[in-house]
Amino acid sequence: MQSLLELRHLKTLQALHDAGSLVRAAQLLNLTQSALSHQLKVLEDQYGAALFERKSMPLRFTAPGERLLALAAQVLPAVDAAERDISRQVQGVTGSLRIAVECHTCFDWLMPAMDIFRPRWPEVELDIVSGFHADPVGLIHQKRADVAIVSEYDATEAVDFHPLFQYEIVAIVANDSALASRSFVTAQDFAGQTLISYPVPDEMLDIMRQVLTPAGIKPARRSTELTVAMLQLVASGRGLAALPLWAVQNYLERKYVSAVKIGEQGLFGKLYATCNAETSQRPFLADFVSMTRESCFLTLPGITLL
Amino acid sequence: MQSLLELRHLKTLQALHDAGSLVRAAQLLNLTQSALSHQLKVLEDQYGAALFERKSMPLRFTAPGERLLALAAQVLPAVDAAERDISRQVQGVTGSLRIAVECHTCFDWLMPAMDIFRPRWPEVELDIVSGFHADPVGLIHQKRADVAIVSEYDATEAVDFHPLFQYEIVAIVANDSALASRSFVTAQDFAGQTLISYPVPDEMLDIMRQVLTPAGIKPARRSTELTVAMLQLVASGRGLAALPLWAVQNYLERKYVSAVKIGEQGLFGKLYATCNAETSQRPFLADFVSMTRESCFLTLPGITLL
DNA sequence: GATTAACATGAAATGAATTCATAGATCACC
DNA sequence: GGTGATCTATGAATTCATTTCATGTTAATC
Repeated sequence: MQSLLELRHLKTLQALHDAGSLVRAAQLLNLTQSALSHQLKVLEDQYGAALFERKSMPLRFTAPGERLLALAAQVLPAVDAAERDISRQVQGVTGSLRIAVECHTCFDWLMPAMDIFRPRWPEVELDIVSGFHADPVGLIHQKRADVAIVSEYDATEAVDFHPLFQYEIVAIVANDSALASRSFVTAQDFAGQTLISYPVPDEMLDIMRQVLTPAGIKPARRSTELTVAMLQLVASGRGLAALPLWAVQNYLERKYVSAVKIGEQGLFGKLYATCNAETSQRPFLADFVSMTRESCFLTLPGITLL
Repeated sequence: MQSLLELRHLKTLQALHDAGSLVRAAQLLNLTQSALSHQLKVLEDQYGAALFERKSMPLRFTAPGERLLALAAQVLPAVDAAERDISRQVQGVTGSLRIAVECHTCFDWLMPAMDIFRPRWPEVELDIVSGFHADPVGLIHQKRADVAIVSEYDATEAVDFHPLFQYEIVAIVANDSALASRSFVTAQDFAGQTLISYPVPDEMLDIMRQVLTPAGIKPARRSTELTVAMLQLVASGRGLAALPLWAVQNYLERKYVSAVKIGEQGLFGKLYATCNAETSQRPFLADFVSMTRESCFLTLPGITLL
């Protein structure tokens, strides 16, 4: 009759709370839904009570569930903090995390992630390498950045890749556009149109790299730095855009513009954090990566962890 | 590279700290010394640092070891408290714990144990059933007590037995006695002597029940309630006593009296907590038993958990 | 009523923790 | 300087628990 509660269970409970469903919690924890279901069953047997209501959306916890959740909220950060302290004691953490970014929308999730990171590793100098660089990996080699957020996995590069997440890129069209009612658009649909985009080179846009350039289509480009401005242009019929679904979800719900899948399978953008081998070793790098994945998964709608 | 630290590890570390050695910690946790050794090795590999110094008496922890210990001290009581709260939420804990005792020395460890218990289960009425009763189990059946501390396991009784611990009972003799230098004494050595004991019936004294009565020896008895008084009588040559080793350790170290093993194998007293099936179910009963075992193991020198 | 999404469940497989058996190390005591 | 006692480490075997896989069930949606 002794307690078989482990930190694992508390992590599961907290993930369930944060993620809102077993399926999503399982993704967060890199486990299967089945594993979590079994885990919770064991706990519920142990305490002789249900921990949460299965069929309620949003998820609701019972009193014992809430109590364990409170325990998790108290214990897990303490465990985290202790492990960071030990990293410091053992390795003496010093260093910097200068992040190079190649995509504009990245800022939307990078800022919150950095805000979480800062208090966790106060001794690490945290920075964004400003400006948009055609070759962020080059910045790492030049020691001008410690990490780069990139959208292509390239095994030939002499750097480590840490997968972050994947998101769908959708075509944004005016509500009254002929394309708005299509189930998906193809490269041909972009021919003769104006592509509204961020002011970056072709090869840094997934829509160009993955779809239009391979099809030999080179639409006119019009660019702006602000996502809202792009949507405004689309809404007023000046062209069409291709943006991460998570970045425009709000506007879609308000029916400001319409989104259409790109290609029959959809178009997906992937993000990786790259750094050199030395940086990979540092405990704060692993923490940065896992923390970013987690915070993105919880805040960006519709993304999938890689 | 994700954390594999579990509550189990924290419990081990804390037990190691409390018990002072792997061997003793293992007894506390109902595991083998080997299990703990493996556990700690895994942790040390994970953090890349030793957690404690192996060959130091008293045990010394390294900085990372201390940090984990601090974490354990923060986390484990919180987990405990949460699980008690859940017991309350699920079962609605009410009840009483009236403890019947048949041995005098029991008070020495029962009081501290009760002091630990009280704040953990404030809603449980805690009491000692006063007076010494020839048949403590009878008190349970009469519902005048909830638990009895007894020294014999009797499978024929319709009650549950929860093993507590075992201790050696030694013969206490005057320093200048002829017996003082013997490696052990036998029943014959008691013949013609005065046995100094607590004022209880023969069958409640282990020395009578297990050694003298079977050998047909019935020495003169002289009794007192106080252990010190017994020792004073022995020291002044009025007879000899048989007492738990842990109860007289202090006096032996000061060479006030001498102790001799009883029989070639030594004489051992065992203690059990008995209660009826209903009481066994209550969460606070299990807690009382495990907490008592732990506190006794840590404070009484030379005892073994059953 | 078909389809999708979420959770449950039993059996198989995987993986990890524990024990067993034993060796090395240290300490105390003749 | 053995000799025994006590403690810890370690590799292999075992046992045990967790996870996955495959599938079933249910509820919600169009």
